[in-house]
Amino acid sequence: MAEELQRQIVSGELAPGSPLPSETELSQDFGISRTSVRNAIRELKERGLVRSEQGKGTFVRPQRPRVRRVNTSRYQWEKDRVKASEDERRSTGGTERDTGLEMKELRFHVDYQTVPASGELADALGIPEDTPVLQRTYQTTANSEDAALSMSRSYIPLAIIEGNPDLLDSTNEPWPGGTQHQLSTVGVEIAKIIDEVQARPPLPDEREVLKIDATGVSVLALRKTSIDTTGRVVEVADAVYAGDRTELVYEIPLKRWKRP
Amino acid sequence: MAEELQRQIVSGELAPGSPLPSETELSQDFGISRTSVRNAIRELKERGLVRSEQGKGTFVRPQRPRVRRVNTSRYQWEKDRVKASEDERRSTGGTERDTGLEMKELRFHVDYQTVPASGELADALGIPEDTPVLQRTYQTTANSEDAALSMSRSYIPLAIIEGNPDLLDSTNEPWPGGTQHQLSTVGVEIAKIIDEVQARPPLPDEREVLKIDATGVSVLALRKTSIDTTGRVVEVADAVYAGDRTELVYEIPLKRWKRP
DNA sequence: GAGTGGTCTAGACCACTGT
DNA sequence: CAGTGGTCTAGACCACTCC
Repeated sequence: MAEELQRQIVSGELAPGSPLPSETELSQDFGISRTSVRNAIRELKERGLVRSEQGKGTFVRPQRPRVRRVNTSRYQWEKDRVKASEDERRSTGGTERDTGLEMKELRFHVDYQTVPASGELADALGIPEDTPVLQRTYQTTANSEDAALSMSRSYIPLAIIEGNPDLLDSTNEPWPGGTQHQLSTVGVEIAKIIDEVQARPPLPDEREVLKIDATGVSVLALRKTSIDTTGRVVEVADAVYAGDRTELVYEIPLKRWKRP
Repeated sequence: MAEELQRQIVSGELAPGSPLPSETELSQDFGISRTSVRNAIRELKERGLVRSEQGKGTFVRPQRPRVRRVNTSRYQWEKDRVKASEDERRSTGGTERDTGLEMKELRFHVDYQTVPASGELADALGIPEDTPVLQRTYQTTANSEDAALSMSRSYIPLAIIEGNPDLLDSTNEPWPGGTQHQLSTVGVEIAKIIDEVQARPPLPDEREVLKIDATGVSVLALRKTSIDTTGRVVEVADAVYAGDRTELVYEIPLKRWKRP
């Protein structure tokens, strides 16, 4: 039954967004038990083809287009923007650049906390365990959708930024110019960023915030490590994106061969 | 029941690799039906915690360490190697570099075919639809494991490489020095590589080859587009990695600010 | 209240594994 | 052969949605 329904979905016989027949109907049509119908539907969910809502029905999942995040040029763009005027910086942020949405169409949720660095994090930041770090938690949501575009958590050793109290105040968010500008106010210039990309099943809270309703859909987990011009790690950020709505892009220029 | 077993697994009470009690035992111990036991076990599979084998039992999944693929330096390394001696090129390949395994510990499976470019592929290559392209399918497997490390398919317009008949002969694989060296024999120098990374549920054949036994585990799908010094797309390659055993890494250097 | 999907039980047979 | 997980049936009750 899963095969047959999959055929109808990919061929377009069952349009995106349209409901499947109810489970009792399907069990009669195909002459199988409801348990088997549910197993088949579960397979379709795992393949990301359908979505069920209790009390309403099961629907063909419309494929939302993937947001392309071209991180190579994005990071350089963020750096270049540090030197722009405040007006210019205030007018647009990184997410708008990726999604093509305007700033007023986006909602941000921010939370600042000072916490001691756990072992793994301390390792990544190259600092002793339990050193205080500023932990900033972000959620970005498009007003037109109820699903968050991303969840991320950034960690910066407190020692690096305590010179500027504005950086410890979450009411200054969204900060015009982003993290690279924030760090520039305490004299930090980022020289290199390392992205580590993993795919894994979502945690329960990630599933909820990113509205990942289909089992089988993973998240893209990105750890971004920012290194300044002295080789010191100044920020570690963990971001999570819905795997079915995100594409990460990296452009890698190669050194030219010497001409003969 | 899923919660209780998860607790035992993460706490280490149930050691990695050890078997769970059988489904009938569990249903008696917890006083629930076997169907419910199976539902709970399915949840654990989705979270990647256990693996079932028919006729044998259900086991706590040992977490295999992730292979780090640092693509930024990998691509440059491959390019530099083109200029190395054949002996040197013959001695080691890219996969060995990533995994730390030696060449004799790896098995390759290669298949060459000439096919007309489909619409999407023709777009990506910037050529008219149905232009003939060389399609090369690779599977790399470590001898010590039965799961393939990666599956990939590379497409090169035939017109670019037909000048060197050796490039059309799959018995020359594994080619010492890899694709960048192959292309160099027909005068092509790669100037830029674009990686596009997605996470998605595995297709049935990918699930089998990569031995992705846990539902809920996605694959990392990488499209690599190679562009030569004239701005022409010379190769498009689609690679698929097991999401739970792979980490993709990109190092992005940023341009320095001008000194005052 | 009628209809939906979510959860559950009790029991059957099959395919596969090991001894 | 006994024991395992994989598949299946038939039926029950619950939580939720919508009219």
